[in-house]
Amino acid sequence: MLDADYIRQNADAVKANCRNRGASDAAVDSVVALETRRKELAQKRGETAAKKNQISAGFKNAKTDEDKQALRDQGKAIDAEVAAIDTELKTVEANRDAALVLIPNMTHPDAPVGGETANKVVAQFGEPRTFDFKPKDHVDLCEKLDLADFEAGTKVAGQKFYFLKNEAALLEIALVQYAMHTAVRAGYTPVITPDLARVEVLEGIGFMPRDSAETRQVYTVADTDLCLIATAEITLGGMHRDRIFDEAELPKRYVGLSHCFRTEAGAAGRDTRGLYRVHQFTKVEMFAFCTPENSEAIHLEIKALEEQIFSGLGLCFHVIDTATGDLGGPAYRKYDLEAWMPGRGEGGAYGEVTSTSNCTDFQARRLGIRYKGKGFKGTRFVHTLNGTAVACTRALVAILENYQQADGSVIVPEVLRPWVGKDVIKR
RNA sequence: GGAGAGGUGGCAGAGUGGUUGAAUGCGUCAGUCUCGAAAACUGAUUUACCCGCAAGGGUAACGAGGGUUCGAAUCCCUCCCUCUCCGCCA
Repeated sequence: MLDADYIRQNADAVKANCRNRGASDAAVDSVVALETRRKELAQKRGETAAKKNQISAGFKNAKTDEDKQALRDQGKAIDAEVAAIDTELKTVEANRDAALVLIPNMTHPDAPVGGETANKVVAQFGEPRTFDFKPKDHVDLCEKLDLADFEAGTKVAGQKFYFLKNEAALLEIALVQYAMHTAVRAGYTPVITPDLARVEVLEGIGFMPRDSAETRQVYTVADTDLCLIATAEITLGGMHRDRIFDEAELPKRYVGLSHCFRTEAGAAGRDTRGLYRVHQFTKVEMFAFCTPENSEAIHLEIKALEEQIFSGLGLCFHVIDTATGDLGGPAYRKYDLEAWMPGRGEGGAYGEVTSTSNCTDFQARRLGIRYKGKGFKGTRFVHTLNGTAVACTRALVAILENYQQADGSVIVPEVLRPWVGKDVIKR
């Protein structure tokens, strides 16, 4: 979330930003009003408590029972005042916070303004492969090569679940190994995170697990305050909740492996076939905590690593500088890698395979992640960044469709062969 | 899951109703000394919020939330977590 006092002082800029992002700016006025009121109440609360403390201190010098009783009465009288202030303060703070979470992060001045159509291609790697035969889509390939069982997935867990089989199962493990090792070589600390997290952690990262069941993007676990995570960004960011770093410890870079679970509410009918949009997948995620001065450089570093990983897989992809309307709440700037998928749409299309966001202090504020440094008093919020190293199912779609051969076989990308144990998948 | 113990500042560890936001030790930082370092000595060293340009002042926080009291780290209740032993398991 943004700082309430920042919103109070920059209401017009915040509203303009909301509009650019296609979000309602209605919450801005509420925050301004509630934050103003909160400050008044906080002041009154302090003054009243100080009076009360004076009365209590008087007990040391009170000699007679009458003196003591008088102090007792005065103290009791003030209690009512304090209670009234506290009640209103609680309500005001709760309402302010409820409004606050509706306001998205501010936006990098260079991010293209507009909706999805304003997304800007900023780099192209490789060229879409041309085929001298009609390429199959990955669902066909999976079926012919016995690489996935969607029916069994449906039988066991429902629609949009799947079993990976044979080389596809090995390919997933290979992708995890390859992505993990690449990030580790770049100085990222490898971790395996929980696949569940508390509601507060989800909210700190910017998810809304308390939304209605119809719009909620995450699965909640009945009778607990836990959710299945939609990305390791949640657990990696939550890992240092309420922590105060020393500036010298930063940046902290992690690469985490987890399963990801998404309800895909509202996505019914889109990409229903195959592995492209599923309820569960395995993902290797990069995450960094750093000082504000460093976040732009680390954002580019993560983007470069993603480019390295997908270039290494021999895939054709381009890089998108995501437009304001498509950023989501927490991102200040976001780059997506979209890989060429020959079986997508009519005659192939680019499909998102990774995404990296600079969330500035938007997540850190809610999660209480700060740092101390020599150049300033007190603490500052860190900046957090995240980026996909590899999302296995999407990568699998791109690999299968791009590496297919006229005879129906699929060549294994060279970097993955050590873990798959063969060069070609054929039956 | 059962039984017991416990949760205090960066760490260790006092404190069981009234200048205790918190002794003491360690650590860290600055200074003195030194050619330099070590040692020693001196000082500083939680966070959030409110008022203030600042200096400064005020309020809150001793796992979390509630209660008792004029006053709670200290008493009562609920919850959470950690440790030890037992059970169970991968």
